[in-house]
Amino acid sequence: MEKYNPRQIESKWQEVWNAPDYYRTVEDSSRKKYYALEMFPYPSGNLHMGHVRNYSIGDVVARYRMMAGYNVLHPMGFDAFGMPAENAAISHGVKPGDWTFANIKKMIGQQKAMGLAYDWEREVETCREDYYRWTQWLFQLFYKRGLAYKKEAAVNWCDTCGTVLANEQVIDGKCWRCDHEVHKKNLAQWFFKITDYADELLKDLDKLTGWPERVKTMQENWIGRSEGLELTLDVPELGEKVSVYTTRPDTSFGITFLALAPEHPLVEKICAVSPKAAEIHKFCEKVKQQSDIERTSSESEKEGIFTGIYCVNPFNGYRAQIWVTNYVVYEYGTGAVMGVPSGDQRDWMFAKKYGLEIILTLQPKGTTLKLEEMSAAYTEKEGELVNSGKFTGMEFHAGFNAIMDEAEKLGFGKRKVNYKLRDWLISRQRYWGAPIPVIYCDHCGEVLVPEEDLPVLLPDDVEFKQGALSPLSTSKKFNDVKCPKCGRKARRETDTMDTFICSSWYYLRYADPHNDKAPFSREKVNYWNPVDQYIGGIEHAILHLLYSRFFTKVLRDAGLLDFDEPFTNLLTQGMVIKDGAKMSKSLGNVVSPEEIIDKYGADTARLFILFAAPVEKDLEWSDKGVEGSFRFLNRVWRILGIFEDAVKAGADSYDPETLTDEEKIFRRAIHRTAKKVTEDLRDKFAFNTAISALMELVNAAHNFQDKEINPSLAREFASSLLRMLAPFVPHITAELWSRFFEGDVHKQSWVTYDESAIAEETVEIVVQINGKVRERVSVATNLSKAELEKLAPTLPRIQELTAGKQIVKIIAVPNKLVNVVVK
RNA sequence: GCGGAUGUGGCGGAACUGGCAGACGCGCCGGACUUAGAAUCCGGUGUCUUUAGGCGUAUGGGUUCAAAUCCCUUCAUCCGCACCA
Repeated sequence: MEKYNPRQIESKWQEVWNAPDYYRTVEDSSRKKYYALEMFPYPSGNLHMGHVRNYSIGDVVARYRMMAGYNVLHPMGFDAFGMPAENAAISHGVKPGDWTFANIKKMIGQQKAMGLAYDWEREVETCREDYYRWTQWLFQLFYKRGLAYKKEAAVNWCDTCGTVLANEQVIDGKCWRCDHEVHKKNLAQWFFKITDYADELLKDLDKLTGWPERVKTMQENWIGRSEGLELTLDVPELGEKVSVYTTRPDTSFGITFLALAPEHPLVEKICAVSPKAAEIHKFCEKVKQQSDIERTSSESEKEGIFTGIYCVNPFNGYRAQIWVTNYVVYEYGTGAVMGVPSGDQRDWMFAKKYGLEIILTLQPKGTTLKLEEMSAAYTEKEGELVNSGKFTGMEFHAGFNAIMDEAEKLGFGKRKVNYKLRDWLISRQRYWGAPIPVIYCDHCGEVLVPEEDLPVLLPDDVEFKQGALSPLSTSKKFNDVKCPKCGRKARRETDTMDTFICSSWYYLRYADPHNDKAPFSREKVNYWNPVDQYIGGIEHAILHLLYSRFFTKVLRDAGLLDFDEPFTNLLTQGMVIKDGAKMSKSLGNVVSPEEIIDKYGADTARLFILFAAPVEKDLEWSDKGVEGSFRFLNRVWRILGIFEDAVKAGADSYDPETLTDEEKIFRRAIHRTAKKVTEDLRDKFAFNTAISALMELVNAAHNFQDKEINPSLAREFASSLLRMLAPFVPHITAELWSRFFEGDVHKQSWVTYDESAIAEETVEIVVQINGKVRERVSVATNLSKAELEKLAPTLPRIQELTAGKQIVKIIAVPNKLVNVVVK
């Protein structure tokens, strides 16, 4: 056989797979479906190693399931709206659409060069009219369900770029493009009411048994549910009330001050009457000017200013000083916090710094805490209450509840659940996104664009200027609009939607990608979805994965689909690193997939990336390792070349009893490998060990390179090996299969194995003395415990070593070992 | 600071439910083929003393006939959260 020539055979087979119906997927209720999905990429124009890893994993999963008899949906598409296209427009004058479609074309070429088994007829591109029409339709669905609303909010603003930034584009408080600090600016913005689903999003994490614990913990922390008490205090001098939220109602009798965020409305009311108004304003301005990181870092020094005004603790009448501080977050709770220095470390430090009173309310049972001896707050949630009126002496839990009961009974408090999760800000002052389908009319107010007028198309008479706010506002065509209700002149919303909305439902569209009556049909989406196996990077642990869960629940409530969670199983793959660091242009450690595929072929690239590390761990790139994988494929090619005549002469079924002893051992290896590879693929995503098992099998075959081999055994070997390798290295296996067998390896059924072919008649047992291996014996498989115990002391070597010693006991584990314990 | 994960040869990594540590690959060493090299093939490769054994899974301890695996201590690295009241 000629030399292994990946370039030639890969392009040959890619052409075969490119036929429109080759990977076409059709609903079939008689078969079990399997939906394998990799997170679709942003079309940057270039595949990187992270993509290669992601798609290689997904392709193995999909191809394995196809061979195992499932009706597999394995689609690909592009998350095609977003800033880079607009930047290209600003700096090079190219139209964002032209830039994007050119990139998509290039990336599809690269994906096809990897030999991935996608049903390309289902491809979606979120920037196309037939897709974003439904993104807009879904926005309106949310709106009609009261889940989309507009309000003024403080958003991230970058002065240098003169534009709003998404949260995800603020990295460590700085703009991702120009590296300048971001600050807050108030603007009227659209939000999705994800907080309505906070509780279900949290609770249903329990249903996600196929998700990594890590991701679930991150979502749990992000949602940040807490239970506590909202307490209202009087501010007699102003005739006002102020509410605080606490998770430690048991410490309520220890309030000695009240801390306000500078943004809190009460600050202005105080300034209206306070002689210290100027000073307070100055302090507030100073704090507001600080960046988010400065303000929210727990390391920052706690500062505050006393307003001169007091509020009253309703439990005990204590007159607590009202302070404006830099450490209270306005957006969380009520933006005001009760200061209990004895029970909270921040309050303790604040009180110490400004000489505020400290009242002890809780101490460990049986001890008496003395304030003058304490160097920190007592924050444990156990002990007994002190200085707490009629609650004094109660144990923590009892006091905790009794105090909340009392507050509710007397009407100055209420039990409350709080979340850290905020509503999702979806407006973007950008061009390259789905326009928000809303019209503003002076008479009718906010009006939805009628459904029959969707999509609201992106106009092309737009000016792209750096720093210009909402490019859509520069389009004449776009803004010339009449109110759909009253017909009077109106104006359009000029913001577009966050691209995370587009990606929150694409996995549903794949089920029914060409539907022009609805985003998808209920039948199709209920057949294919939820996704059985979702694969992507950990960086989406919260954003995309949380948003998609939210979308699924809303669409379920709207009757569009019948399941609760979008992704049954989630695999978060590790990064591809080189020289211990993430590949990046600035570090100069980027390995280009194109070069690797060019030099060794896609099969080698896929094999290496799957073999070098377990899927969920980071993978250190190694050029030498790639060569090793290439070498292995050459070995496969060569050994099958040696067996060629035998394989062709062999029969598909034969009597294994006719084999020589050596051949029987080899046959056992084939079946053992089939079992191992099947388990690794089906249950564990342990591709690295599956591949190593296949390497062992090929090594075992080398025993026969210079001798005769039973042709039928050679045939069994070739058939099993090629089918097992097919999901990993699709081209070389397709080629070799076509030379030796009928049909297409990728349409064959997965290998089966014969447990009886794996079973051995004898097994080697380790004999230990006091836990140290001293002898090995070959015994009949499944020899009983009792027999083994009897056998061990009779072995000459054991007798020799135990001579003169007393055997205390013997422990036997069938098929494993015997341990003789002596004194 | 809080929470989580990880720690095994020169390197990437194996090891089911506690039962032979180091599979497989890389690298390295030796051999075959060759005028020579490349490629390929064969063998070796934790470590220390060499009949045989001692020591070894970050550290120190514990449980057990038996520990990489279970429990506790310390250390290191990585990740997430980070004034959330």
